[in-house]
Amino acid sequence: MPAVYGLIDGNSFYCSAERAFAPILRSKPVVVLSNNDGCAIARTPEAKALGIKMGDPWHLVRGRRELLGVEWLSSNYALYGDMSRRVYQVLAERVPRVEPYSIDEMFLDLDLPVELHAFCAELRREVRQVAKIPTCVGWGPTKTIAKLANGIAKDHAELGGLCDLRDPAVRAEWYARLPVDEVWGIGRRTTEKLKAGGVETIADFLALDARAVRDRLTVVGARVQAELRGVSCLPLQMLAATRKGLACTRAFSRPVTTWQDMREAVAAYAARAAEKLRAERLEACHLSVFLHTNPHNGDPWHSGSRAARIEPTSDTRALITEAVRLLTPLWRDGFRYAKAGVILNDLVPAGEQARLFATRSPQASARTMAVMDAINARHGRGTLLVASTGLARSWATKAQRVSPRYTTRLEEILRVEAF
DNA sequence: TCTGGGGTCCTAGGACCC
DNA sequence: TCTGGGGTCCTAGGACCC
Repeated sequence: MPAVYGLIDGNSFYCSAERAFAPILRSKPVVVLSNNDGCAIARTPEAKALGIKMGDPWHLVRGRRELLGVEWLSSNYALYGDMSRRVYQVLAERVPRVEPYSIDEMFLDLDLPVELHAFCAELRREVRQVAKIPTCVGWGPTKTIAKLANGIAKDHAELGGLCDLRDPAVRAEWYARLPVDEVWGIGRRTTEKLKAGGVETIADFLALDARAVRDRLTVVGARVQAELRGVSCLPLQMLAATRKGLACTRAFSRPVTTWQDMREAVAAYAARAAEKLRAERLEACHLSVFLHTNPHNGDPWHSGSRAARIEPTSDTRALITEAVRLLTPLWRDGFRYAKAGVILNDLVPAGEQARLFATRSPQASARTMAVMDAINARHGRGTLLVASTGLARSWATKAQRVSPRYTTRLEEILRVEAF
């Protein structure tokens, strides 16, 4: 276990990634919207200052007069993924152990024989210069403390983007000031429980008896408390764990009211999920589907889900067949469906499962899928489709303002600037 | 018109087994 | 006397995260 954990994260990451390629955005408030251009999921400080909250439904707030000058963009995950890898590369060259935690956050082993304040300041400069992403860095004896320190650095501009919480006395001061819900792992529900017990600050939470915390908040709460005390419970995980499941779920751009549209949508989600599966050389042994109407607008509510164990596969046709089979009994005429999805679980490495009773030839399937993936990789996703996914796609999600595909040129651009 | 998508971990309870 | 006990697998649901 490292004696010092660091957490570096990109400020307003999606917005910063957009700004890296569109200098005109640098002087304006910017928001990036979720799929379907639904709600705000990233905001620059200027946009936050105008009162735009995380998760604000954009169609409800965009009309406000003070927001007319706000630039909004549909999300472009391919771009953000590339920017994230670039940040990782910069860090990995300077820090021996880096754990990517999310698209915009990486844990660092900062157990290094250097003066950490100067070292982290230099890390920020280099990430900013090479990857064009502004960041903050926090560090301390555990991951939970590093995460807290990072949040403090973000909220207190006077700290210059850096916060060191190694010193217990310094920690104690912040603990007494900060509400308990600032802690990583303490969410809305737990905060409610704690408040009911008179706990307001992190210091209050730390003062609780460890056994009582374990009883009321399970091992999860107990671990958070130990971490805040400086007892490390969460190791640095350099190797990305093999994923447990994978999903493709979407809200429709308009209500789906016909079985044909629903079947095509779910077939398309199954096809997308199959692509993800093959890209990671995995097969799924369990598939579930769900659908539901809109919970927000007063439409009559109906929801359903169904799951089944399947023969391990990543074949688009097999997964579509199974998804549609499970979907069929869930469908009810007369409802306005808002969302559906396909979820794959029990993922195993491709080809490793014994197929004593296999009903189709894995080799033939793999060949067909490889051809399909190669054509789609070369000519763009969706060039070659399975017919049941529908060609009209009237239910497809909305993304009105996606930034251009900078990423195909990204490596060149960055290489030039790195020199 | 219009309110995201994709993950992880933990716990409880039922079925089944010896 | 004692009206089991413990293991595994599965599923659903809760809570949290970005």
